Amino acid sequence: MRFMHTPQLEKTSTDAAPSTVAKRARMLESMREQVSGGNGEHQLMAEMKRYPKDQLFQMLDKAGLAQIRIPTGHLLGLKTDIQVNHGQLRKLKRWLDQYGVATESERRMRQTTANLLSAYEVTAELLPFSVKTDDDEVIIALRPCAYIFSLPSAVFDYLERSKRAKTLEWPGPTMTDEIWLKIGGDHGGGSFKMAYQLLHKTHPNTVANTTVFAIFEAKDSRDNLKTALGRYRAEVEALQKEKWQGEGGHAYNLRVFIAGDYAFLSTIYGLSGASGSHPCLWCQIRKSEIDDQDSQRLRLPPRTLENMAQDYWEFLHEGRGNIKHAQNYHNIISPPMFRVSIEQVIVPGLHISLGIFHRLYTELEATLQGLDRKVEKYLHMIIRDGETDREEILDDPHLARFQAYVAAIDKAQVYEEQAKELQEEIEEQETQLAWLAYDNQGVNKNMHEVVFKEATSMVTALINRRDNLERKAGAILTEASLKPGKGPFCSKLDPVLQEFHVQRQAYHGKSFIGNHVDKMLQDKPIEALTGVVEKTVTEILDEHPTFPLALLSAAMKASKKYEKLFKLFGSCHRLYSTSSTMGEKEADELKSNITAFMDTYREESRTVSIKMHILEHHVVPCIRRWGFGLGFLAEQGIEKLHSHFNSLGRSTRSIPDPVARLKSTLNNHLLTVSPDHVGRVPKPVSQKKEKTKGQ
DNA sequence: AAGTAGAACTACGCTTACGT
DNA sequence: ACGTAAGCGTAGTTCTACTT
Repeated sequence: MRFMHTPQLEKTSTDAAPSTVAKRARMLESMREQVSGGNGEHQLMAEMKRYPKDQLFQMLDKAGLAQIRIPTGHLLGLKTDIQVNHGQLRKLKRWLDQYGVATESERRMRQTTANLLSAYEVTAELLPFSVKTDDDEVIIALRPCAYIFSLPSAVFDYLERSKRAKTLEWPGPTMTDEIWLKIGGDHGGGSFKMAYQLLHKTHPNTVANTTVFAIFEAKDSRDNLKTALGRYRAEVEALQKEKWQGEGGHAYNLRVFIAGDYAFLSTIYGLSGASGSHPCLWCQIRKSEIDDQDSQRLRLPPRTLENMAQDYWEFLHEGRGNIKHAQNYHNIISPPMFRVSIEQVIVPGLHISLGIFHRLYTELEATLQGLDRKVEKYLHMIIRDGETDREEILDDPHLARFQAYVAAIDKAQVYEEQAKELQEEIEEQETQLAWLAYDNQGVNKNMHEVVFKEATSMVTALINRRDNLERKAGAILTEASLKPGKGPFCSKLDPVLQEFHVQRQAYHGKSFIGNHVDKMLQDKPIEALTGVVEKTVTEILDEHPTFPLALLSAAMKASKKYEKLFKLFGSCHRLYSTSSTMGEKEADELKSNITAFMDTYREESRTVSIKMHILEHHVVPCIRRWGFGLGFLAEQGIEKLHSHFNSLGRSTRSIPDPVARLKSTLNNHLLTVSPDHVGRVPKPVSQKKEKTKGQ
């Protein structure tokens, strides 16, 4: 039992001076210490719990004790992930403040930013780039370029931070003693971006693991790349000689890979382009050898940095640097921008898939267009000859597309009739002319010549008129004839694409994007795409049994052929696009799949594109050499950057100075990809699509 | 067509608030 | 009274929407 002193109160705590209230608090504190037996904190918690929750929160609020504290650095994570700028964040902070959510200050956020980006030294300036004006003129203009000053220090910082964050991995047996770094570039969304990816990650190709180290707002032409990337030549060379101290002091060598689309790779290595006489970056094959399989040499000499340097030297000294002579020097017209061995240049698997799929698809389209034309010709014939009822044709859902054309046949027929009549007259006149020439042999020679000339010019005039009429008829028919892709066969393709949510791009020759090619190369979409041809042709033939059967067989043949080609290519695509390791067994399987596809493709003896050559000769060796699928090594990760930068650009849109704007955009990007990036916004939980089974 | 108000941006300095 | 952190204001600039 103890006695305690309790003062006689004169003022309540509400009215008393703060110092008095503080004194009373100290008194209670010491008492609590005693009562709790030395564990005041625990005791206070119990006391607080006696209050109703609402009241307790109200009290804490009044006391200025925030209920929620966002850990330092995490608001920055939010800022970079949802892409807002400091101004917008001020508003958010003020708003959060109302609800007692305490966050780090703007100042501290800026400090953290500076700390996270300390190794990068981001510079931005105007550089002279060649750009195209609206009138397609090439001019030199100053455009913003933002870049990291030192690539090696950025890479090593990334490695160190990853090591600390314990996110480094060694996914394959071929990379045990080395650090693999992929460097790639791509143009898109109005700017060219150059980025590196550390391959020792669970998902090396994600945007979060892709660090852009140079970005400029111009096309990726040879001179532009030289302007912007010239500074990295020595740095990439230095990088390959460096060693990095990993966990436990183990020293790793750095191996650099180069990735990008084929145009980029050609430019980087000084190749004159994909349409040159020696278009391949990995070997010295001639274009004629690609087209004509039989003339191909048994062993294609591979390109090396050495023979490319030799080619370039000869191009300069013997060829006098004249691009017209490039073909004599294996099309090497410029020194490589990075001294990275050719075998470390990764075959652009994504673009090969895009290119070959696009080619197969447009070929299918062209075949169907041919069928459409045949149907049109056939309709023309039977209508003109009155063999069929117009209404019957226009009632058919497939043939109704020819409505305008059928109408035009009538109009054209008027002119055709007139031309026919003229034709008869012409024939008559010509006979008379012959008689004239024969008959008047004895008469006055001059007189005869005048008459003959007159008759001749009359016939010529008639012929002209007839030709005019025929031309008019032809023009009317051509005008009304179906536009490419609108015929009964061709028009069926787009709905199939839509069914699988695949869209073709409005520009770039209506090409496809990677995900969509992936989707379309599955068995089901392929069958849907080619099956639609058979369906259409049988439906037409059911309604109109008089249609020539040749149409049926041609359509069926095309359908079967493309189903086979698509499926064969799909099996190749799926194999080489994998992002996991690939052993000899998988490589062998891929090899035989590619051979099967190419053999089938060659059956029709069409020209073989450079992309097909690369597929045939360089995909498998590249996979064997490094032990991974192209999904791991190749360029798809770089492609994803553009949309990321688009959304990043939104928050810096209103920075007036384009240079400062680009710099800020790059900084924001570097923040999002920093291995120390905390407080991320979680990925949305993907909604499982409700399966309608059992209904 | 020209002019104008207002909003937006970053980076940095200045004022205020708070704790000791 | 002092030091530090937080948060606000502003320079200098451009863009947009609206008015004259």
